[in-house]
Amino acid sequence: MALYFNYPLCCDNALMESRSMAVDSRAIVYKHAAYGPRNEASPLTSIQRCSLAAMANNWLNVATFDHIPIGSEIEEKRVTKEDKAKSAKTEMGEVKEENERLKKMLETVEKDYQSLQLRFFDILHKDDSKKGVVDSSNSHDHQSEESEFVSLCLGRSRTESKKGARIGDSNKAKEKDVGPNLTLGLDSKHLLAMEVVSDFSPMNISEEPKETDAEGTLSTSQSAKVINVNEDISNQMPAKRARVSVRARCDSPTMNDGCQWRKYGQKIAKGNPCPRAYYRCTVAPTCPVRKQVQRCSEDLSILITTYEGAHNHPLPVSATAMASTTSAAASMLLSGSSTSHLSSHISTSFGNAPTTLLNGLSFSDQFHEPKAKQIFSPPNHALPHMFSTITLDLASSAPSSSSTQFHHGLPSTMASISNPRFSSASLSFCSPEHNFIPSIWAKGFHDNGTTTTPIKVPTRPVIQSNNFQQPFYQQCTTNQTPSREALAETITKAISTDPSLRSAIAAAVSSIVEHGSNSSKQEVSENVLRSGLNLKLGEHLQLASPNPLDQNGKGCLTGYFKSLSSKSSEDENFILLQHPLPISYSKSITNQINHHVPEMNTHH
DNA sequence: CGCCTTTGACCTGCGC
DNA sequence: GCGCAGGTCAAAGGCG
Repeated sequence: MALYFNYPLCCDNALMESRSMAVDSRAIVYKHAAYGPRNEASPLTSIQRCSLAAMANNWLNVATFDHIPIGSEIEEKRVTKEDKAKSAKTEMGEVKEENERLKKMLETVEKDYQSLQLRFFDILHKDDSKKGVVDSSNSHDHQSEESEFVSLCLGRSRTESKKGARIGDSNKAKEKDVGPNLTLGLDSKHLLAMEVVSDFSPMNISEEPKETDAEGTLSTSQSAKVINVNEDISNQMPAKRARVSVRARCDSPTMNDGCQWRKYGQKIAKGNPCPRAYYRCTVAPTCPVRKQVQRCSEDLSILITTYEGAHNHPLPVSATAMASTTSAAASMLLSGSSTSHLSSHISTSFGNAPTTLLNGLSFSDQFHEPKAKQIFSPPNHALPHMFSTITLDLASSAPSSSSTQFHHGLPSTMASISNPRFSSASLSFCSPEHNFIPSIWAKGFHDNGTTTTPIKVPTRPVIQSNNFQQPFYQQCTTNQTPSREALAETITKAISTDPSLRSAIAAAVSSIVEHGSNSSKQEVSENVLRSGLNLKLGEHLQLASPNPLDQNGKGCLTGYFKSLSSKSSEDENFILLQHPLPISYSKSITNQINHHVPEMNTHH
């Protein structure tokens, strides 16, 4: 979308600036060259000499008049110098023309930028008005449901919106959100790709050469340029970082997440008698990942682990589950946060279906839902930094009002996202089992000695992400029943354009497929294909292979997403995503999915 | 001996 | 400016 519209401008500004600087510096070089011994094989290119012509011309003239003609040889030299001066003047004219072209181009880009900005605000205003209509209508039509299911407002807390952060409310808000740097929160998305999702972010960042053609024109690679500039800006901007807090039952001091940690501190935090321990990842000496571990004061059997940062090293296999899951969760958090500016309410996405995604992670806005109490407050309420915290609640067995209905009365575990400054949402591992614990974390988790019961895969293959939230929202708001094809098309489009969504889906699919390999491939195949993911993806799958699981037990789905990922950009986060939390499944998923998919088409 | 944990001191940001 | 709270540092000690 037009969210990056500022970057071409920035890019061109930078380009112009660098050009002028280059001219200055080269002029100095040329100046010295004019006084020094003339080197016919000048390392400067013709264009460079052309750029220097204007300034060098004076120097040449001075040199010319200072010369005292002695003999024909000197006269000859003088003639050649005059010729060179003429050619330099000619080149100077060319440079002027080029400058004029660049100026015009800059003006064009500025105009485009302004028009896009206007369109952007128009869209925002429209969304706001639509949101109001839908909210009011929903409040009448689905009052009971509304009390239980609230709109998605990823990344935007009520407090934040209360503070008048609504874009368009005032020019000040505009400036804040889409000011000169035009962050729009989108940089956080890319930041996420570098910080949270990418395990090799340091190697990826700014490694790619910036694409600028020699003429300085906006080439067809503009988009790539935009992304690169975006990365640069992201690097310069204060980082809005994601924290993923995992809440799970665990008797051991820390959760065995596969990584090596070194404890570097311990504190008694206010409001919790249990000390909070600070750990640093020691797999790599430069790894920035840290985690905080603290027991829940209300239930000492619950361990709250908060992860922060992204590993900059390959992870042990045993650590990939947690890493990828937290990455995906953080990805959703930040991407949702970033786009919440655009679509602050996606309450009716997929009709009445809950907004469930990624292994059944279900988002809801705790602040918009009175009944959805925040069952866990992440350790840091007064974070001095720009953190958004998403909490994956793997321990709570309290049936959330927001999830019971959608999960057919099955108890669910809840999670919440909390940061008074930035984001607020809830995340639910919808599990029919109490105390849903990923099997890979079983060590140190289950103290009851019982074997891990098969955990059913989350019920809803509903996928929500930035790009198609709005289309769905719009469809819903216009009271049009989106056809299956429309849904599929929208999803496919979103998947192909949104890396974070791909990551999320890929993580979910990987999880399903990976565990499916342990059981009947046929069964997994059915489950996957019957899930909502095969709306359009199934076509691709069938093209690639009749069986999505014919590749080492791992389906083409992941391959599909990988191909998607590699198609769009090289630095997408998907490739680096490891398999997420392994979640075993049972046949019930098929029924649940089948139960759900029609809902998607019939509701609204 | 090296790695890790412990723990008090220190730093920083925020609210009053 | 001051106090508070969160987060980090680093010396000291424990453990294999």
